[in-house]
Amino acid sequence: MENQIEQKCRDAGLKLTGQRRTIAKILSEATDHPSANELFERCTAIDPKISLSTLYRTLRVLEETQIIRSHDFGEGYARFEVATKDPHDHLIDLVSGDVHEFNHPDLERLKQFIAKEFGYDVVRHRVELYAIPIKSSQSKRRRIRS
Amino acid sequence: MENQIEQKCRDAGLKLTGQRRTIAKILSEATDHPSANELFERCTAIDPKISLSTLYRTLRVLEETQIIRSHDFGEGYARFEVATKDPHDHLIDLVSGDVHEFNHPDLERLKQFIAKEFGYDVVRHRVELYAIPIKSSQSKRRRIRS
DNA sequence: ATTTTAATGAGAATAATTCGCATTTGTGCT
DNA sequence: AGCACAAATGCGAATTATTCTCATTAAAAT
Repeated sequence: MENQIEQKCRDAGLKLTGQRRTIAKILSEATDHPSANELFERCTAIDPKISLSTLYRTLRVLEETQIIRSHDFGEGYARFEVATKDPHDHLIDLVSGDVHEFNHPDLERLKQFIAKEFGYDVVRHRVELYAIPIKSSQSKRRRIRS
Repeated sequence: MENQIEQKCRDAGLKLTGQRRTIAKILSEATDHPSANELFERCTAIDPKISLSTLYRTLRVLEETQIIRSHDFGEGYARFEVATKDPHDHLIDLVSGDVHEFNHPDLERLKQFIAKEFGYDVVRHRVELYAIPIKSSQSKRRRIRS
């Protein structure tokens, strides 16, 4: 059985080349937000003769067809993720580099409200929280009594 | 009388060269969010022999000393502004390119709340609204009866 | 005025991404 | 199965914002 991305490529009228299958597989198996370089490493582990040009070209095509999304976390390069879920925002762990996803309805409302004040409609937005783990105590989610 | 930036350079122990004075002047007079290239054009109009290296180096130093701030609005290059006011967020007009600044207390509260849910403290954030002017009617601010 | 030390200019270097083009490969049709 | 053609690939060169190197110059301190 083929993955979501392959099906979507078909729907979008894209040729299913071996390279694309490899890239699609890597992307759909990723649980993180890999950069082009990280993707390239994972790809060459499967198909050592895939080229970086092809990877970049494919990433672009997949983004144009809304199959994936790219993000810029200010590192000087992009990170990618499959666009399965609804759009969401990101919290970047400054210590580990981990990326957490969230979607808060208040935030959606608030951004529209703010834009309206200026006489605008929001087309898209970018919300990123750069944060460090709370050290003093446990997080709210897993609190233990001290 | 010298501008804010020159004073701050002094305080930071930076030499006040002619080039720095020029760059400081341009920056303090800017009401927009100029890119390095735009700044370079404005600088060379005053001092044609200033070099791009110097501009970039100075921008970096000024940012390191918190005298200016740089932003990445996803255009592939940075934009700069004097760090006089409190930190704020930006609404980017997708039609004209204009940048509006805002600061909403609810947003500040909300971001801390969201981070806490994950067990984090927010160190810094990035909130950008990319928007288009409301076409159908006037903006809330300047409504006229139709 | 002299010394010290940081800043400048010019161009080379970097790094992520894109492009040009000759070659290859899916895909649809017969 | 075999063909034709558009689309995709791979290689290396090009692009672009920014940084670096290093010899020269200028500000600041003595």
